[in-house]
Amino acid sequence: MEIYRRLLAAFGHRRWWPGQTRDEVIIGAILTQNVAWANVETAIDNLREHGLLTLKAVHRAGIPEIAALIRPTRFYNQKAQNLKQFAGFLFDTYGGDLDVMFSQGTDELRQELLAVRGIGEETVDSILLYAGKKAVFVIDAYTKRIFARLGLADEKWSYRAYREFFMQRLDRDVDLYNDYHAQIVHLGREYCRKSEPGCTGCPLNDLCRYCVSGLPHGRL
DNA sequence: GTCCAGGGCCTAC
DNA sequence: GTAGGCCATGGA
Repeated sequence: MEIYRRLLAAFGHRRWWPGQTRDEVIIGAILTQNVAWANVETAIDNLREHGLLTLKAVHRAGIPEIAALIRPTRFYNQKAQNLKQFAGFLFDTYGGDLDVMFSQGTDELRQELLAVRGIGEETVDSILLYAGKKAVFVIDAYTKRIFARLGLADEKWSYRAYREFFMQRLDRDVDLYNDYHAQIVHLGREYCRKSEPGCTGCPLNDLCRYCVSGLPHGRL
């Protein structure tokens, strides 16, 4: 919590997810896999302009049409298929009704969604937390990198190990999980990139191995 | 030109 | 269970 408090004090509430509707959150969660968010925004704008920013519209549209609009997000052919896979699951299983889907038990729903092609651990947790308001902690590349550099975890840990690390130490609070992950992503983008970390001004600088140990921007 | 960004799937060992 | 290849854009 000390870490979270520092991030909150430095950055303020992040007000995530960047998206208005649950459909948009889910679509964004799939599109953002291994790509810069700026590219996702372009794709989201394209989908909106063509009336395809709802799961219903995605369900009706063809893969080539979707793929053409989401090209900036890399892997666009796979992602177009994945979007349709999710929409197909939603309509086949829950009649296209997210309220019904999210009324299922969190653990069961998580397993169901993981079985959908293209929905992995981070994506399912993002959907559950940010679209479904379920208390699950989202782990991403920034989370692993930052907490490894802080010396509190190891980048080799599995997704599940990281998830348990956080969930065993934090209250089961949806709002906390929501903003903590958002803070981590912001910190990662601004100060903790894979190479050339912008340590100057990082609110965790004095706690971070990467910053204090001389690798490579240490202050000795 | 090089590096990298809010993964996931499949296959091989 | 895990390491490695694949997918394949755009900005710094």
